[in-house]
Amino acid sequence: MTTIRDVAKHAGVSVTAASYALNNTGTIGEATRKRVLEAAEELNYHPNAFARNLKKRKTHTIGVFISRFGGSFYEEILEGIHSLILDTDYELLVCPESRSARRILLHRQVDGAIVFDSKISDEQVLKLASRHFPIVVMDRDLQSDFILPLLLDNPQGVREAFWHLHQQGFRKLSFVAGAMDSFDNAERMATFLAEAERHNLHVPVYQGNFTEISGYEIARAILQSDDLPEAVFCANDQMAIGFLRAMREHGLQAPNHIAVIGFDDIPLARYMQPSISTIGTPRFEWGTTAVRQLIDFIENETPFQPQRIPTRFLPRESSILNVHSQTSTGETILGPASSDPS
Amino acid sequence: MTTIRDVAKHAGVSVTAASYALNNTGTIGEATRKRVLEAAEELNYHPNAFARNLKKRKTHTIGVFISRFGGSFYEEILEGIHSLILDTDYELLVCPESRSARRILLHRQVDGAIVFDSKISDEQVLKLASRHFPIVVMDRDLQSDFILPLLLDNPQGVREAFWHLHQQGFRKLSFVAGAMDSFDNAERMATFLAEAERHNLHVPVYQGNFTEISGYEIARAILQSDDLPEAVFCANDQMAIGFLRAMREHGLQAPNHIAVIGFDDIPLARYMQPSISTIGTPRFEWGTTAVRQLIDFIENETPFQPQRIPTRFLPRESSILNVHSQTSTGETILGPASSDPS
DNA sequence: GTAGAAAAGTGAAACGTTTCATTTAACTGC
DNA sequence: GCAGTTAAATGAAACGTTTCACTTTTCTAC
Repeated sequence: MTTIRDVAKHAGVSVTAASYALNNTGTIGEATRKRVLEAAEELNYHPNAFARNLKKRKTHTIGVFISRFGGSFYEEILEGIHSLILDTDYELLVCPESRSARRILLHRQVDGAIVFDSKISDEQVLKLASRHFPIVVMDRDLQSDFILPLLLDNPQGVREAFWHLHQQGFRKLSFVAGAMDSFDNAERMATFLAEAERHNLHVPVYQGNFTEISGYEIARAILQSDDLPEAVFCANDQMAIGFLRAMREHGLQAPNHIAVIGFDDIPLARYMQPSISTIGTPRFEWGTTAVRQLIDFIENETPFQPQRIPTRFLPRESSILNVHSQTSTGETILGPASSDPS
Repeated sequence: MTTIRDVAKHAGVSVTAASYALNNTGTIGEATRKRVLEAAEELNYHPNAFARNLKKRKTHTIGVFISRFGGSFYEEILEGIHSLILDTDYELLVCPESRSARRILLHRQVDGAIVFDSKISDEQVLKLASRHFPIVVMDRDLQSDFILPLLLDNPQGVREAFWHLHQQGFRKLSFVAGAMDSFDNAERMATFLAEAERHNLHVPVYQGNFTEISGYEIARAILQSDDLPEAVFCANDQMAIGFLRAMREHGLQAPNHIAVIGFDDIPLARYMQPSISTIGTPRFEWGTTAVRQLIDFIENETPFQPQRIPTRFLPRESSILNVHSQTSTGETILGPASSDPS
């Protein structure tokens, strides 16, 4: 590995001069600057990032911490994050759950973090965040000047969905819940149950974990009984897909036998047969917003602006009665889009 | 930030002793070791990764370089990579295309790399690879002791698909190509055209770029003419989806009007209506294989074992004539699975 | 020509570790 | 109680940068 020392020697100049020339800092003559750059080129020199970061105490890197790559969910968020990063001179580092996540976070190998991994504890995040290490959290609500919670507006979408069901006359409702430690699941469930409560409806809750298979198994259990719900709300699309699969295997169809609604609007949702009613989230923009605010904070100490990411109910075939001739991607709007019609 | 110096002082011991204690190296008494660890705990000490890496010249990190997150394609590969990394004490760093990719690669911020990003040039890879920096490439074929090409066995799947079409009597075929700089596209196209050649068929090629929209637009162009092909082979699923969308808009159906085959078996393919015939690849295992060999090389200098990742044709509704009553996920096998029946 | 200011260039310290070469302390067996 | 060994602990150098404080050179205006 060739070092800056080699470059300096080759250009017949001091190490300092070489450093200034390479970084365009300090004060250096045009002639020598050229000479140094040529030497660097010739020797195929690339600065050692560790030495540099060690000295500068800045990495110019944003770290994104997610739990896993699968599930079609993070994909668009990551794309949004990536697209905005491309416009900056920051680097991006994505780290799935593991020892490494902890390490990288703790070691401050990044200048700021975006956290979307429930395996990282609240205490961890709170302890880490500081003026010099701002953190955006997308899956929890924490109070701190150095932490920006960017959360989905779950209540909005859930209320629209509830209203959609209620307006069509569905009264026997069930809720299929996702992972218990999930903020989003909690909020979706709380909202749905609260709405039901307001209409004096009792809603049984089935505990799943956001996976397709958990939705499938819950459905199997439910379908055993002869007292079927009229509609189920699943806390995410994966479970809705599993639920529908079980229904199909039992010879039942949505929405005729049971109406089904999911959450997230993953790509599959609109292509399934029947297409799945769900709640859409602007994930791409979610990602860009996170990066924008984070970099703004790092560069200019612009205070964080907490905001909710809007959600929107998308009625599709799986929950619309007597409308079987739609296109599979149709977005027919039945009710008003406002949140709380009562 | 608390440094090892603070820890040493707090434990009343030399810096060296602290380092030995923390790393479980050197020779250190059990009592002092305990004392140091307690001090570290108490001061909430975390070693500075840059200083450490600078000294050790090892990062214990594997870098994965992909072009982007979207497209459902990398997802499973990344999951495979991640799952295996979890079993090791290596860290994982995923880097989408950008300046950063180049930088991180050049700066050797990782101990080994997995490259799946055509924006990184062959020369770059060749120049970088060395005994101390092995590289797995998944999207090109390069010869070097320090480079492991792990490529799809495109010919296998394409031949099966061609045979499937031919056996059903399709003779007017078209090929929708992906990005020109793609190894996989080149190989898929070459194989398909060679097979056609052997049967004295001329196959028009339409140049796309792997995106859904390019498939859509090519289809629109083709559908203008009144001389439609009987079947089209798209170099990936995204383009097949676009192609089918255009067909639907023209009131045409696959396979009745035009049979359509894709490549990759992305999750959507089986759920589309009609389900899309495609060529499946074990992406998860592809990822694990890459990591396994890479770490094996790094740790034990185990020579790379080049191998082809098998592919398999999956006949579905979009290319099977007169079989309309299948389940949308059915995997009916029509022909023998062997590659070259002639 | 010269004083003073500006520009160009340099030496050395510092960043926080690890590790080599040494020293010091603690055991052995006799 | 001592020579010889082994175990425990240490000081200092090194990793490759950046940057502060300083020196040397070049320019400017009179």
